[in-house]
Amino acid sequence: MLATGNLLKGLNDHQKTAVSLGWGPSLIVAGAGSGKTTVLTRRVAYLMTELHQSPDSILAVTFTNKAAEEMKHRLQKLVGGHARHILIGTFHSFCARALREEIENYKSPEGYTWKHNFVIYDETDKQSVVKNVVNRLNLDEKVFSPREMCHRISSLKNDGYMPARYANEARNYKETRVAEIFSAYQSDLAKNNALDFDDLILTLVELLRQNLAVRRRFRERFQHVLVDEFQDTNQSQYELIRLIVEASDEEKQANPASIWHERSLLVVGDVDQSIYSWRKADFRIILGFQSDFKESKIVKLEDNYRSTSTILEVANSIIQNNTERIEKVLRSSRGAGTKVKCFEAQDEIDEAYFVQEELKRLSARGRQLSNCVILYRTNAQSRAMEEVLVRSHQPYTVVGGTRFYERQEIKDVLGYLKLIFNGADGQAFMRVINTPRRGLGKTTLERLVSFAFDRDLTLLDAAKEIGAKQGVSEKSQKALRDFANMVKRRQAESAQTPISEILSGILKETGYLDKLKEDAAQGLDELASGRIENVMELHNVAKEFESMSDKPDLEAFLTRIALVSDIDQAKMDEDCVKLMTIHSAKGLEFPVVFILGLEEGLFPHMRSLDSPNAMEEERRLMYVAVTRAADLLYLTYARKRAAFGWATGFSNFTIPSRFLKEISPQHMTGFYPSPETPSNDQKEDYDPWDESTWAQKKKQPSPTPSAQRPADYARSSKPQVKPRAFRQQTPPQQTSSRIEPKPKEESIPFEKLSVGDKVQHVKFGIGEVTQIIGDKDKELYNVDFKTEGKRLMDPRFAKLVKLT
DNA sequence: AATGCGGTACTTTTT
DNA sequence: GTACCGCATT
Repeated sequence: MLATGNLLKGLNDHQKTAVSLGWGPSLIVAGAGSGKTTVLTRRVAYLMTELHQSPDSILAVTFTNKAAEEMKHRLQKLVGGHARHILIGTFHSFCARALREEIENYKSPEGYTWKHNFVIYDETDKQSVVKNVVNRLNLDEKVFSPREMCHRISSLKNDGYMPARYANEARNYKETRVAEIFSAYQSDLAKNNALDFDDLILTLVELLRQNLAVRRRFRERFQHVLVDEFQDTNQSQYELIRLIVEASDEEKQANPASIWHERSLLVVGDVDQSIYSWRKADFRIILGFQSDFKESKIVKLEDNYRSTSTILEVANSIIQNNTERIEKVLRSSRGAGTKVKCFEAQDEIDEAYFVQEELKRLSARGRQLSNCVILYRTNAQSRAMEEVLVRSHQPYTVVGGTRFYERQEIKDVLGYLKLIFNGADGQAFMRVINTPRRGLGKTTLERLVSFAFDRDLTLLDAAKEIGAKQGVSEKSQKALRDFANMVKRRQAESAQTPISEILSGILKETGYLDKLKEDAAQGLDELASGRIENVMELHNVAKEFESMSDKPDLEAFLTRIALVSDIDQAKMDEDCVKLMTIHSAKGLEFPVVFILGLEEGLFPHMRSLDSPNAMEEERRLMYVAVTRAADLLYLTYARKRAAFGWATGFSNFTIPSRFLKEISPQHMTGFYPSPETPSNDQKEDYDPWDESTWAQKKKQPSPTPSAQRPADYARSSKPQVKPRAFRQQTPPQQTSSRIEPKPKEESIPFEKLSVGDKVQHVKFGIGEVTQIIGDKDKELYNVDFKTEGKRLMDPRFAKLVKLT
């Protein structure tokens, strides 16, 4: 273990103060890159070594699994094996863990109870339950779409509402129905012995509220609570923290003076990095912290050790455009470094080729590719990038995205495990009862469901008891009974069988693997061989879990899988470039950062365009993205983007993101849109291949690109004017295309519109212009159509007729 | 009961 | 444009 000297070594005065705080509540306002994680980890070590607190009295909560891993890792280095006893995790994993032990002490106001072997329902499970409920209540799925209902229920829960409470507050027809759906949904979850993500937090909150004994136990155990990314806390999470940390009334009366004796709360956050308001995170919580905890101390960390001053100034110039923020200075401790490189691509493939070429160059210059990250706003954007990386044999890791555990075959196999773990899980039952086929059809299953519902049985028990009386054929009865018996048998032996063995047992006995092999052999399903690999991979994951975990049972395994989306951490360390959304990158740092898709409607996202608050959140997201970079920052956008045109027939031409225009030109190099000059003028002399043209307006002949874009890659069948794209093999001859006249369609004059104008569209009918995006000749109109909702229209292509 | 076709809805962001 | 869902067909 380290001595104090070492714990405070290399820290600045503010950081030292933060690490060596005494008892009581404290708030650390930590700007991006200010050494927040260092402070947090050293603080934990300080608590142990200097303040002599036991490691298991410490609870550290982070927002993402990655942040938790990082913290564990660093603490391991600081305090060695003792780190194992410190509870570090996300809110959700902490709550899941706690509920495994305590949930049987809980009874909801509605009278629902859960058992310790509850399962955690994901988005799909949730929606399917909601859908069932909506149908059962004879409500129209169109009016009460499962998607929207899930969202509403989630919002309510994050605000701390349970069905009974909401029922009292529902005012109009719709709210009343939502309350009914909410209530039935919650009842179904209880019947299935299942909780959703939001319940994990809320149930523990309610439990701590209603059960003083349990609350006392928690308070005695967790004397030191640390919360990272506090600006992203929502009401129910904050409530949870308060319940653990604040004295109960009885304690206040008993000994008011010693409430904070050998007890501490440390919250760390940065309002400028609040990017989860859609999950009901509320940065006003961090702003109100000092008034909620009157005795709290505050430490500000304003020295940035991560980024070059250029990158910092870029970040600052962007975030300055937000009105809802507290002025804060971030002092740079590094030199100016390199200017930010900006690139205009023809389309998303071109954009990807540019990135790939830069990676190659950086790698040739000795940059570790593991030090590079490619960030984007939406997961869908990874696809183009991946295609190009695969083609150039460039190893990469996608973090998050289409998750391994969401694949059909994985969900199937996990369905068996879940059913074995929790026989009440109706979702799991329905998923696996006929996979692989057992000759059971829709009618049989419908009868089974209603039989189970009437007799208040689990589907599994109903499968054993259902008979001819319910109109089920002899053959179906046998299939159901056999299935139920198999599950029961495996349940009985599950406690003393390793997960990997249960898994291979299922794969064999059910014939699931044989079915896949058969499909693969017959070539019926070209995905089948991949599926086999995935199933095998899951087996490996189970094996690994058995050797790593100190409690390798089904419970721990399934909990982990429900809460940790990344398949393994190991891939993070390999020397390959990483791809992730900006949200996932939060809290991480990389020497080299690429930010893709800086286009209006993509980033900032379309759905933020008509709300100032949402727009400010997008800007904070951009701020987070930029401040991930330590040395080099690349910003790219594409002139057109295929993914943009899915919903409509209109053109995919894009407008550069407003965030690019918020950056002072002096910090940028390459081609970028500037607020002053119309963007078209800048293009002609730009050659992305020549480094010297990173500076604007400098004419150079272009060398042959090394990126060999495969000939078969041509994607657009539409013969557009082909401007010299990054990925093209074509050397200088075609250079001129950049300055060729614009495509004809672009020059068709169109009628200028303003906000409030009524317009007519061939396909969508009458609508009203609610917003104008962009300027000069590059305008987009956000049009609200009565029937179709809001759409982003490009007047150059969409035929909009102004109505008077 | 299983398959295949056609229609619809879909893309924020994560635990 | 595609992926999924529901329906109708065999």
